[in-house]
Amino acid sequence: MKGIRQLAKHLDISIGTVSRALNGRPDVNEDTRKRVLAAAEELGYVANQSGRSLRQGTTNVIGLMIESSKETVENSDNFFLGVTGGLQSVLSRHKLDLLMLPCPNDEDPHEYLKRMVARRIVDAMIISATQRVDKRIDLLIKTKIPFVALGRSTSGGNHTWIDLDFEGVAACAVDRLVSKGHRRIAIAAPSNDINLGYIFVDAYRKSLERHGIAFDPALVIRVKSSEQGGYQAGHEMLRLESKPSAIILIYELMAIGLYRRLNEAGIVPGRDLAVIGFREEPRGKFLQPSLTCFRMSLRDLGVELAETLLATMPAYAEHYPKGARSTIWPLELAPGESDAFSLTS
Amino acid sequence: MKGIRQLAKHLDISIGTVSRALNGRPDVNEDTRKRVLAAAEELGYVANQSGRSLRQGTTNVIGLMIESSKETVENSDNFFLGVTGGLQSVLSRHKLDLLMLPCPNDEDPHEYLKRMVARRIVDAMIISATQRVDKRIDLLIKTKIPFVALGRSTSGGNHTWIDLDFEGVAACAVDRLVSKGHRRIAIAAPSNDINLGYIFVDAYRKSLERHGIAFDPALVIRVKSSEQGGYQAGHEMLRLESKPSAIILIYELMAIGLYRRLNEAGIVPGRDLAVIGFREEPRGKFLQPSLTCFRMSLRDLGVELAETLLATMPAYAEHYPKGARSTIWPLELAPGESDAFSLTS
DNA sequence: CCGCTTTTCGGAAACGTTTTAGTATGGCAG
DNA sequence: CTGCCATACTAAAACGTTTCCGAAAAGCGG
Repeated sequence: MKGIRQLAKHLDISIGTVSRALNGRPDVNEDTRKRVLAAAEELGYVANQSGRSLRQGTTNVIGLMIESSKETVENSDNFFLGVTGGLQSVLSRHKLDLLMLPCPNDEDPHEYLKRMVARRIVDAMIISATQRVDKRIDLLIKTKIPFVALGRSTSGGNHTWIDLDFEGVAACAVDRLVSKGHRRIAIAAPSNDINLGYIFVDAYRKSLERHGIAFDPALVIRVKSSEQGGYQAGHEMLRLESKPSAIILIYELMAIGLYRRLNEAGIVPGRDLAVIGFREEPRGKFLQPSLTCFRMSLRDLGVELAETLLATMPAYAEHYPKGARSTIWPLELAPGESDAFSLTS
Repeated sequence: MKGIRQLAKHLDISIGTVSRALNGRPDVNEDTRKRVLAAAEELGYVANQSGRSLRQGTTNVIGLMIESSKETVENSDNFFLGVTGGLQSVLSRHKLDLLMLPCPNDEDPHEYLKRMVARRIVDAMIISATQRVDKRIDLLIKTKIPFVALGRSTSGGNHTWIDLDFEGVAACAVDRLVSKGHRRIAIAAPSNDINLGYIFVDAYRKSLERHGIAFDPALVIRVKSSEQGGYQAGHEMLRLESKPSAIILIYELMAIGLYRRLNEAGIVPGRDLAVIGFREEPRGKFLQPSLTCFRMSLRDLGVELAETLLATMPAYAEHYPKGARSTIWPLELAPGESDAFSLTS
C-alpha cells in the first residue's frame, strides 16, 4: 500500500477526494484541500506517472528528437542545447517537461521514433533535421501525435514546420557581395542529399540570377560542414582556373579551416577575398579578421517552436491561436571584417 | 478495446498467452509464439509503456540529466551529444533507451531531478556537472535509484562516479613546460566555485611544488571558460609585472580568444609564449599555430559511463562485475605547435 | 490403465491513478 | 413539513499490461 492510498489512509479520507484535491478539482472543501496539500508536501508524495498516464492517456511530456550522429555532433555545436532554453521557458508555464530523445546513429530514425511513439511516453514531438521526404512525418500524422518539424519537408501534405530563412540569408549575402562589385562568388555547402545543401544553393542560384549573373556550377564547392570541410573548400577554390573574389560558407565552423588554408596560400580574408559565413556561433567574432555572418537567437527560436507546437495540441491551442502553419525564421546580418574586400572602390 | 486485448481477440487466444509470447517467456508453444509475433508485427502492436511500467515498476529508460544553462551551452560544445553515442551503443544491447533531461536554467537542479525521479520515468540516472556538495546525490541515494555521477563529489558517502584525470593532465602539462625551462607558468581557470576550477588549480599547484617551483597566486587567472574568457586571460596576463613564459588553459575554447589578444600585442604563440590547452575539441588543430592539448574519446567515455551504470543496476550487474566504484578517465597528450617556445635551447 | 510430470494455456489479480456515478448532509424556498 | 438543490464526500470502475495460480492436455513409466 503505497502512493495515494497511503496518503488517503493517513488523512482518513477516500483516495478519490485526495486525487481531486491535488488536481484542483472544484468539488472539494477548501479546508480538506489544504490538509491534503500539506500532508502531500510533508510525506513527499508525487503522483506516479505510470498510473496517471495510464488512466488519462497523457504524460505532460514533450519529446525533442535529435540525432546523435557523428555529423551532428561535430556540426551542430550545441544548437539544441541552446534551443532548449527557449523551449523550456514556454513549456514550463504549462507544467510540461521536455525530453530529448537522441536517436542512436546506428538506428533508423524512423524506427526509433516509432518505438518512442508507441511507448506513449510523450504527448507531442518536435523532430529536427527533417529531410525532404521524411517517413517520420507520415508516421506522426498517422498516429495523430501533435508535432512540429524543424526543417521544411514535402512529406505528408501540409504539416507544421519551422525553418531558417535560407532564401533571405542567401539573398542578403549575394546582394552584399554584388554591391561590392563581386561577380564570381563561390559557395561552400554540403551535398544536395542534405536538405540544407539543396535549399541554400538553390536560393544562392536564384539570388545570382536576380542580379543577372549566370550560375556557374564550378563555384559550388561540396564539402562537409566542418572545419575540415572549410579547409577543403579553400583548397578546392584555389584550384579553380578562374578564381572567385568572394565565398559564402554555409557553416561558420568552416571559416576556421578556410582561414588556415588561405593563410597557407598567403591570402588574407577581407583583403584579398571576401568571406561571408552563415549561422553565427560564438567563434566567428574571435577569428582574425572577424567573420561577417548571420545571427539568430537560439532561445527565441526555441520559444517560437514551443508556441507553434502548443498551437497544434488541442489541450493548449486556445492560448496559442496561430494561423500560420509554417514559419520562416529570419536571421540578422552581423557585419565583420572578413568581407571588406571590394572591387568597386 | 485496444492494445493487447485486440491482438488476443484477433488471434483467438488469451491475453496472458499473448503477453508471455511477446516477452519471450518459456511456457508458450513455439508455434503460437510465431503466430503472435507475426500478428503483432502485422497490426503494428507495441506494448503501452504506461501499463507495462505500472505493472512491473520498470521503464527500461535511462536518464541523462544535463544543464541547459547559458554557461553550459557556450562551453560544453556538444560534449553530451558526443558522449551519448557511446552510451547508446551499450544501452541498446540491453534494450534500454536513453533520455536526456535538460534542466531548465531557472529551476533548481535538485528540484528538477526530484520531480523527474518521482515521475518514475527512468530506471536509473546519470547526472553531470556534479558539484562538490551536491544534494542530487543524497536524493538519488535516498530514493535508491541506481546512478552514476559525471564529476567527483564528496556528498553522500561513497557513490559511483567518473571524472576526468585533471591531476594527470595538470602534471603532464607542467612537466612538459618545466622540461622546456619554464618556471613562471600561468593558468587560466574558472573560479573555485566550479568544481573543475578547484580541482585543476589544486593539481597544478601540486605539480609545480613537485618540481620545487613556488606556487604564485598571481599566476592563477580566473576567467570564464569561453573565448571571451580566453581573451580576458590574455589581457590580464599581459598586465602582470613579472610576465609568465607559458600558460595553461582549462578550456580549449579559451585559446581562440587568447590568440586574438596575443596577436593584438604582437605576441606569437609557440614563439614568444608556450600555450597548452586542456580538452581537445575539433577546433584546436585549425588554429595557427595549432594548439597543444589533451585528447579523449567522448564515445569511449560514454561506453565507460554506461557500463559503470549497468554495474550498479541489480538487473544488469551480473554482466558488468565491476569492482571499482570510481573511475579517473585518462586523457592523451596531443602535441601541437603552440608550446614550441623553449627557454633551454 | 493409472498416476505422475511436463507442457501449454486461460482466468484473474494487481500495479496507482483519475473519474464517473451515486450518497449523505444541510440549507432554503414553498 | 416537504421537496429540491448545492455541496462534499465515498465507492467502484477503468486505463493496459504482466504475472501468479490453477487446470487441461499430453507424454510417459510402471
